[in-house]
Amino acid sequence: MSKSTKPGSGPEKPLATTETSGRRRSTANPKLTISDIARLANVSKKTVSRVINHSGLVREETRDKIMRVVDKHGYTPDPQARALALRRSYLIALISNQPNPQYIVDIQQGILEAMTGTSYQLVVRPCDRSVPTLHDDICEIVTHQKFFGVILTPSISEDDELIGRLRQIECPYVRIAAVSLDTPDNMIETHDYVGAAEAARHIAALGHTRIAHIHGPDSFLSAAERLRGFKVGLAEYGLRIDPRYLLAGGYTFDSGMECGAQLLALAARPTAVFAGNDEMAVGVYQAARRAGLRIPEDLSIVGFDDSPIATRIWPTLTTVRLPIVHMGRIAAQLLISNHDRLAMEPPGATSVMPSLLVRNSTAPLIRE
Amino acid sequence: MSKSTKPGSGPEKPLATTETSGRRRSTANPKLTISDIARLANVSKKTVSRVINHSGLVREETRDKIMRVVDKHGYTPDPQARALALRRSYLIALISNQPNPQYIVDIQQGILEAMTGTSYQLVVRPCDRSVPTLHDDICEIVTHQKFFGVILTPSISEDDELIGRLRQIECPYVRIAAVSLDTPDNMIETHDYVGAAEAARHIAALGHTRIAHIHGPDSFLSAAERLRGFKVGLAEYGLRIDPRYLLAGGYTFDSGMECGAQLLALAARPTAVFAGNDEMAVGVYQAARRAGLRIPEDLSIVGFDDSPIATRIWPTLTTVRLPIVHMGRIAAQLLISNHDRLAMEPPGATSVMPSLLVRNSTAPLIRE
DNA sequence: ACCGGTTACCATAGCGCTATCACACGGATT
DNA sequence: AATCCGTGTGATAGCGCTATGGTAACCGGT
Repeated sequence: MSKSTKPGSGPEKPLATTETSGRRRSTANPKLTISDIARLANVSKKTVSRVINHSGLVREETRDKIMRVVDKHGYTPDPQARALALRRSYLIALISNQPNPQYIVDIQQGILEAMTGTSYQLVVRPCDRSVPTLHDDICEIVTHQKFFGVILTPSISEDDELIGRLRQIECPYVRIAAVSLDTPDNMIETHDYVGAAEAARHIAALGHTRIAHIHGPDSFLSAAERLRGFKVGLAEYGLRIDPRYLLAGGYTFDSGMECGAQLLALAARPTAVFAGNDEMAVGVYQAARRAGLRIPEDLSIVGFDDSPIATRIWPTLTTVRLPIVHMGRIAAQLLISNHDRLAMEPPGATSVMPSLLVRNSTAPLIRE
Repeated sequence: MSKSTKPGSGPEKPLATTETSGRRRSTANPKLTISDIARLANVSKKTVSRVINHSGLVREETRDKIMRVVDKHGYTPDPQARALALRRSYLIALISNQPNPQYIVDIQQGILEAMTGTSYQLVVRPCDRSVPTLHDDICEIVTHQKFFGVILTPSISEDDELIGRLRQIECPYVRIAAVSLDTPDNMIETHDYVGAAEAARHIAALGHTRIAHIHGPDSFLSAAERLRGFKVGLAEYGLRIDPRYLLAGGYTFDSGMECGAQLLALAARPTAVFAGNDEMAVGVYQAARRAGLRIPEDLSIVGFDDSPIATRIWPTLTTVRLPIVHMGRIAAQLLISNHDRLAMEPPGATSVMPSLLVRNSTAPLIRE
């Protein structure tokens, strides 16, 4: 082990490192504390505390006097000291098992947008639902780090057992999911079925009748919701999915490719495919290419997510977009405003709507 | 101890919310503090502190006795209390202006892997270099949140002025960049030029001579490094880039498409293009399609990054991969071990090598 | 005058940890 | 012996904030 290099002098010379060798930050601009502000404003610390926490019970005159001192010195309370006293940190955790990198980046961006100007910080905690101790691990870290709250994305957001545990430890949370599973205060509802229905109408309106759907895995509620919406949309045109045209994928490129190949090998192959997400849709592109079919002339394809690839690939993919950045923003607003009503305006709505983006992968059915 | 929940009678009834309405976490498993451990082990708090911080100066016998109590109750020190006393939090910030979502997700994953089992938390801080107050903002948050350290990715990692400021406020940092710009302890070097040289050799070995390169923006050091490496690789085959074949892109799909179109419109069009990243490479795909050229028969293309799209698109893209997850992991190890030598093994190496992945977008030159 | 009831504020005790300093103790040096 | 170490340990004072409980000042109503 790397022993301390210079010979000891003071009492208590650490053998290893930490005890006294802790680097000390040079306090260039000597950070003011609440006591300094109190002294400068001729009031007690508690009164300053009341003012910066908007607790009321302070005369306007006193408040103004304190605020002037606070603003003058640009004072902001120390997050750690506050966390210690409140037994609650200003960290918001994003707990997520989303496989889509763009989703992650967008949701983080949205959360951060809502946080700008606050002293909240965003901590990321990806997770793996196959870990048996996951619930315990999450609860452990939430209580130990005293997270202010957590934001959950699909599919971990759909885990009611985990939610039960979070309630038990009184951890505020916001879940993002395709349907409402909770009180509005705890939910962002994405209404995936609306987007899927829109996709169905678009395909049906183009004249297709042999329409296939590759849905996602059961572990994602969105898979079932997109299927449901798709059926609803088709029904409006008096159509339904032939059971042979309904396949289960895994939200992955490979599964899309396999299901696509399977569909295109059918004697009466479908002329349009709605894939549960863009990854699978692009898999179908690949299957179509191998089968020598042109998109959209021979096969129309619709995806879901509006991943970056949707506009990179040719033909560009008709798909459904969710306002993910916005979802992140309102999730954070919900979390913060719900607990700390004076600190932030609550978001207007807790449900968002997907929208269909028609591009070049869909075309009217050509009667043969 | 916590006052029992008797009905509000105390003086000081809050007008608004916060003062007394703060939800109190039910201490299901009454968290032990260092004092409890000290009492149970019949030693002072300080001695317990010494043991859990590996500060030495404790007899082995005493240490074992304390560790037995600690393990028995699963005690872990409170992060906020420790942060307050140490004037340093256990938060590591990822400061990044990377446009590639996969990069972000991977680097986060790597950092988190290194952090598992520690009490460090990862805080994300995307940034925008066009914000004029960026340096001040970063310094402000680093000092105010007392970040343990920061990890910087390209291109913000290449900002020497920012680094100077970080040194000034004594904020530990690790930079990830294409070339060494700092001491090894502060750098992860990605040697982009090695990957680019490899790409050049691959293209040259296929017999191409009319070889183009679309490089990235000057604000990314990787752009210059990839160009440099590419030239070096070509030189080994006695080749060089015709100035007309050297274009400046912006690391975006659109810029790749435009530069691609420009190249393919030349009388003597290039037969191979090395794009500075995959996004631009896919843009060149688009340009080739519009020009009616087949890949790889008429045009070979090589990218850089190995983005998800590289394997989704057809033909799959020959590209250069960087071990981004691994980079994140060693960045975190470097940061933690450098400051806290007993807590983590330092990473073996602080430089990583890119590798060429030959796929289907490159083929031997067909003599016409 | 008195009086409970409110409002505005203060003094101070924590929150859970680390750092400072003191002290006791054995062994080596005067 | 007397003195000096260096080593192991404990009491205690912070770190910067919030919460508790109290005390003045002020209120209208007797």
